[in-house]
Amino acid sequence: MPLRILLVDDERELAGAVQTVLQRQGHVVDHCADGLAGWTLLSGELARYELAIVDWMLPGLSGPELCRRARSAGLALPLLLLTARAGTADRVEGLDAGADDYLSKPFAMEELLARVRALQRRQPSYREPELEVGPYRFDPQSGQLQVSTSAGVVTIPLAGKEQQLMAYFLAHPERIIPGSELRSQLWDLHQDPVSNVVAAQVRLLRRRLAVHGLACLIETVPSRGYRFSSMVLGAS
Amino acid sequence: MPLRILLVDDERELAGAVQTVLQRQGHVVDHCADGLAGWTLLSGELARYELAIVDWMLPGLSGPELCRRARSAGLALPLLLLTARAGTADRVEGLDAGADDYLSKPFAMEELLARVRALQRRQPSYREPELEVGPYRFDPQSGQLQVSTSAGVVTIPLAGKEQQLMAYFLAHPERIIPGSELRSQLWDLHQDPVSNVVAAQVRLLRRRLAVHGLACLIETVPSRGYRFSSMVLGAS
DNA sequence: CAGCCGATTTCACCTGTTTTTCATCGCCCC
DNA sequence: GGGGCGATGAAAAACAGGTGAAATCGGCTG
Repeated sequence: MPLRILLVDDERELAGAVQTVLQRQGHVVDHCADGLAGWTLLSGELARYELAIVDWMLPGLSGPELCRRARSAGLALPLLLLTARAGTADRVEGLDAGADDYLSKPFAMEELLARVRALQRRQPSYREPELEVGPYRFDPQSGQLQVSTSAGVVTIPLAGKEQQLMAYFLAHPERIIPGSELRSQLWDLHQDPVSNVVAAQVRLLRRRLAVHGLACLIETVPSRGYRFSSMVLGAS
Repeated sequence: MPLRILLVDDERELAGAVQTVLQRQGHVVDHCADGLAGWTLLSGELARYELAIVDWMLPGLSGPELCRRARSAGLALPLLLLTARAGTADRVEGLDAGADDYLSKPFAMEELLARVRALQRRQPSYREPELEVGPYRFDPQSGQLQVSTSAGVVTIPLAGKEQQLMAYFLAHPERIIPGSELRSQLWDLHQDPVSNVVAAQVRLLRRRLAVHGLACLIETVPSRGYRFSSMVLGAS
């Protein structure tokens, strides 16, 4: 449900507002003001973006040009163009460049959100993720984790970041996930590089589960990362 | 995977942060604050740098000037310019001087890392190294060494420096590698010249392999260096 | 608008691991 | 036997990651 979004727009104020609104929806948003920088981020392996919102007019590399590059590089993510122009010709040019949708400024934030939702649903790659592993089932809708134990089903409500973290673990069961990957997928880039948010959040999630009588689903593999294993099932 | 990097920047604080972050990624980083000193290091044979990160404004020799010199000296390594300026004209000047990429301050550390990775991949000389020699296969991704023995495949997780060392040996099998070469490629210059880090680390690597039942892959050729030979295969 | 509350991040401290240093040892050669 | 090298084990230093408490943030309520 939450998306990893790249926002490329050089209008400070608007960009800030958009970023805030999207973050409030639970998305993780990186922002940059320059077309070339945007291209680097989009094509780099730093984060796998699931949506890009790109202004038409940009320093470095124009919006449509950025879309074209993305498409010719084989990136399949949804692209949403923002623009001050309203003409049909522009719209056509934008869509030709590979954009999936087109929003003319000024726009209501609600409309942006609606289009983001629409794009998310429309994408062929889109699938409501099946977040069910062994006895664990996470419903992103309600943000609740359900676990079947011998004593019945336990339902645990999770906080925002806990949800994202849990979802990520459930999407990659049994895999050793480096902390750096969690950080790049679940937190935005303007992070103090020496902070231990990831460790802290993992601890909170562990504690949350522990409080409800579940032990140690998430193990630490020293200097390698974390692993979510559905095998280990402790019940109180 | 790990790079030998030269960082030329006179802003103490920023440079320190950048160096730390890069080192944490496993790179070997030398830092100097002066353009001329940077040029000496880059053109000298003390170390073969695989990437240089250069500030625009420097005492001694400006960033673009340093790039120009490097290019006209035939150095092919990727050059990344850092600058406080954001204008397109500057960008053009930087790229004209021979830089491969351009990052305006302030930047997120993660973005720097992304660009470093991008440059690393983009270089024509870049090849995902095939670290497989005889029965030994090292995967830099997971940092694990896999060895096929008569008793099956043994998987050995290696610590940071052990990985770098192993990778170096696997990249130069059968060759006699002088200790001094290992030191200059795998350790930065601010080393106590009378330390025996190399010998110590070689010993740790040997021991790690021994613990897992493998004997003496790395032989010492007295007063010449070390040789990794895939021939010798001991199994417990 | 103040104060509260839960969520999140930061901080200082702690722990176990990795890396470096140090002192010493053994080997080969003269 | 002594000098040059590299090996060795122990100890020290540096480091990554875990932890609880405290600070911060943002929304919500009275």
